Amino acid sequence: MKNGAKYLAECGLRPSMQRLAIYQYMATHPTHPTADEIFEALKEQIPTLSKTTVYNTLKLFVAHGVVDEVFIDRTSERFDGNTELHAHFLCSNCGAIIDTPIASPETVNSAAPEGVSLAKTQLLYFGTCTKCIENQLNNN
Amino acid sequence: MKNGAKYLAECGLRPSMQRLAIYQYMATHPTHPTADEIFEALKEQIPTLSKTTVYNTLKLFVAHGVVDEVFIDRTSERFDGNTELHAHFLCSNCGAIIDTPIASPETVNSAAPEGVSLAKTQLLYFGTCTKCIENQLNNN
DNA sequence: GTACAATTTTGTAACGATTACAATTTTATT
DNA sequence: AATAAAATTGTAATCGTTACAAAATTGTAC
Repeated sequence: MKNGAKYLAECGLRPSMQRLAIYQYMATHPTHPTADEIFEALKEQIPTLSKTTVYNTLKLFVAHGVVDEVFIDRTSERFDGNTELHAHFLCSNCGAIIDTPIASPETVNSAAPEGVSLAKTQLLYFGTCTKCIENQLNNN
Repeated sequence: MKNGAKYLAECGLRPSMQRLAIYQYMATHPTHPTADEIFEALKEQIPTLSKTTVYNTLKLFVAHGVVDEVFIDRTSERFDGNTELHAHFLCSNCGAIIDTPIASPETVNSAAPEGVSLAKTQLLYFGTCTKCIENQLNNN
C-alpha cells in the first residue's frame, strides 16, 4: 500500500489526521463505501470526526484523483480507492457490488463521442449474482 | 412512433391519460428528462397532474421495461425512452448529455462477472464536450 | 517562541429529490 | 346502478448531501 502522507502530498493535499484516516480506510476497504459508512467506521478512532469532514474530504479526494466516485447506486454516493478503469456489477437482489477487469479499455472507450475530452468512463452492470441465482433455485 | 395505448397495454399497463401523456413525452423527448421536468412540461396539459403520479408512473415504466433509468446524473433520476443499449456522455461543463451508439455490445458486456444473470448495462462517459472545448479556447 | 494569517475541521441548519401514506377519483365488473 | 379494484392526488416525512459560520489547528514571519 502507498504511503498515505506522501501520496496525499503528491496529490497536492495536506495530510491531516482526518484525511489520512479516510485515505487509509479507502485503501484497505475495496467495498465502495459511502460517506456514512466511512464516518461510522472512523468515529471510534477519531471521536471528534464530523460527517461534514468526511463528505468534504471525499469530494476533495475525487477532485484530486485520489479516489473515484462510482455511480452504480442512486441511493447514496459510493467511492472507490481503485482509480484504474474497471467495471462494476450490482446484484439487484442482495446489493453486492462486484469489481471486474476490463480486457479491452480501448474498445470500451471507443464509443465516446468524437472530439470530446474524455475524463472518466464507467461501465456498470445490473442483474442477479451467482449466489442469489442459486438461492432462488434452492427456495423453490 | 409506437401507438402509445397499444404499446402500454402490451407491456401490461393500463393506458390511463396520465400514463399515455408521460409515455408520449418520453417518446418525443430524447433528452433524458427528470421526473420534475416531465411534471413541469405536462401540468399545463393535465392541470390536475400530481408529481407523485409522475414518479410512480416512471417507476412502473422502468419495472415494465417501457423506459430505462440512466445513472449518469447523481443529483436527480433521469429517464430514457430509448431502451436499446447505447452509451451516454455527460459534459461536466455544460451538463449536456450525448447519446452514442455502441459498435460492439458483446465486447462491452463481456466484462460482466462470470455466471451472473445480466439484466442491464450502462456505459457512461464524463468529460468536456467539443462546444465547451472551443469556448474555453476562445475565452483565453 | 509568539503573533498573525491561512487552512482545516466541526456542528447545525437548510435543501432538494424521492417516498410513504391515506384519501379521493376513476375505471372495470357484476 | 352498486360494488370492487386500480389509479391518482396532496401532504407530510425521510434521508443523503450541502451551506455556512464558528472553532480549532497548522504554517509563517518576526
